[in-house]
Amino acid sequence: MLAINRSDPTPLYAQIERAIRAAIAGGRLRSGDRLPTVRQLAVDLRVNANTVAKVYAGLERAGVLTTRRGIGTFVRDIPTQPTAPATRRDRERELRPLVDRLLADASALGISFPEIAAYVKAIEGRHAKEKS
Amino acid sequence: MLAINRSDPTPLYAQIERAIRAAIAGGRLRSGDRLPTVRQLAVDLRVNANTVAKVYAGLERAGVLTTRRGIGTFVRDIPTQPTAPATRRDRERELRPLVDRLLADASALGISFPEIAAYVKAIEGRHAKEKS
Amino acid sequence: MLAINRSDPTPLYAQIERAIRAAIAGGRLRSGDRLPTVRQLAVDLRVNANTVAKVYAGLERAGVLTTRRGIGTFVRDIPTQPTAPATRRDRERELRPLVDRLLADASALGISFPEIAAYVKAIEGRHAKEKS
Amino acid sequence: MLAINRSDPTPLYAQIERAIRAAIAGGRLRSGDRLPTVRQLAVDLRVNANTVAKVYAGLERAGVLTTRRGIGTFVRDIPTQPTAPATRRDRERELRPLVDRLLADASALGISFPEIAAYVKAIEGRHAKEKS
DNA sequence: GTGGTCTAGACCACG
DNA sequence: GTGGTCTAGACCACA
Repeated sequence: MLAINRSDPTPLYAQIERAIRAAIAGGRLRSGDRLPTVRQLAVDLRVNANTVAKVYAGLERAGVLTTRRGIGTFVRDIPTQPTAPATRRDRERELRPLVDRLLADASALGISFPEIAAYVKAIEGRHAKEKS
Repeated sequence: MLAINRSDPTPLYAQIERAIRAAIAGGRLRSGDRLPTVRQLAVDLRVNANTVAKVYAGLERAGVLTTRRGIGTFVRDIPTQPTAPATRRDRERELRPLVDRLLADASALGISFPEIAAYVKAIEGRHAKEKS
Repeated sequence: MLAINRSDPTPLYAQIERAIRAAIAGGRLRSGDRLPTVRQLAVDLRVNANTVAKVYAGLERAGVLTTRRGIGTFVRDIPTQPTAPATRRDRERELRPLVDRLLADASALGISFPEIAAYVKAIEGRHAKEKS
Repeated sequence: MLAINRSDPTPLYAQIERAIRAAIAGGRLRSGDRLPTVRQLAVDLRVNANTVAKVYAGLERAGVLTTRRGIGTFVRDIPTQPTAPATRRDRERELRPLVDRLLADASALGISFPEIAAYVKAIEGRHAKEKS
């Protein structure tokens, strides 16, 4: 389910953390859901257990997960809203590397920018309709 | 012009590389354009010159840039597009997970979709303008 | 085991890279073999560890080596042979200028042909022996 | 005639010097032959004239060339014998990188070691016959 | 203990 | 003044 990419120079622990946050944000993990054990996830991802444990500990400190000893690790009941940066400028600063990654990866696949823009607009259309 | 984010766990060199690739894909850097000198970009980004040099060297090996000794570093004439899927449908199938990842990561940061769409459109404006 | 020559104007990293490629081609390093650690080879060659790391990284990108994080660096299972000319004749045509260059350069250093032949035979002996 | 390779990390001046020495050793340049002017060779090789001048100066200092002002640069009448290192060990140290280069380059072309050894032996055979 | 990243700073090759 | 190489040494991620 969670996927990591060993040829991405981003540290494994950061990839795993980002994947868990994204799964929660995307609704694939919901409040109260139980996460795999540290050892199980380590086996699944072919990663050292210490690495997974570090991620869980970090996310617990951040208030995203909660550990009930002897039972398991769970998504927090009231998943704290991600603290979106206040100013537009700050949000753009966070957003930029994510978009850069999209553009760089798409370009590596030979997909041109206009095609990306068109695709995003198509989604936007759907988005607007759903709201109405 | 290029921007990096020091609180992003992605290595600096990878962020810079990605930013340059994205700038080319997004039309902000075009074939034949000269890049900032190694030392100048290092100053701009408040990064060590070796880090920039590593990025330029890597992008040259990847065929994205070309460096003329004693002169400078330039965007290559034909930014190679190795494995472009043939049909529009195929390309869209490749593109989809990349956009999904962007949306998931942005959402995990608390950034909403309309803001992303707006950002992409801003790039598109620049792209179209510079083409003229 | 590997040797470099500090009075050769060829950059150290290029000499080391060449020596590793030659050791693989000559059968002194075989698929799956572990290379010395970055730091160990650096000590052996009296070279900075960064220089060795640069070589290993370059050879990994070239598909010659593979590194397992936290474990070590290994000769790749299938040393890719990208553009092997099909016929023996064609290969000999490609080989000829390389050998000519060797003979010319050696001669410029005052080293005679029989000595080169003897050296190649010495390698051949090792090659055959290790195959068993 | 002289060829340099811009993707070889060996400095241009060293490549040019080696090429001239090899041409003399191989008999393509003989005692008293006139070399191209600095500017001509610079144009031919698409290299800065300073670089060629540096090479000529170095070879003159080494006693390989001699410059007659206003006339040109010539291969010295009695081309000093290259000072072959005295001991077998030292000669092997000089020889090794040259053979490494052959093995590495041949391997990059997909040519295996036994084929190289066979080719060298074939030359050796011819060599011996000529002597007899 | 393994490889990877980054820095500061020196020196070289080239134009 | 441009990029390239090398060093010394710190700190990080991973097993």
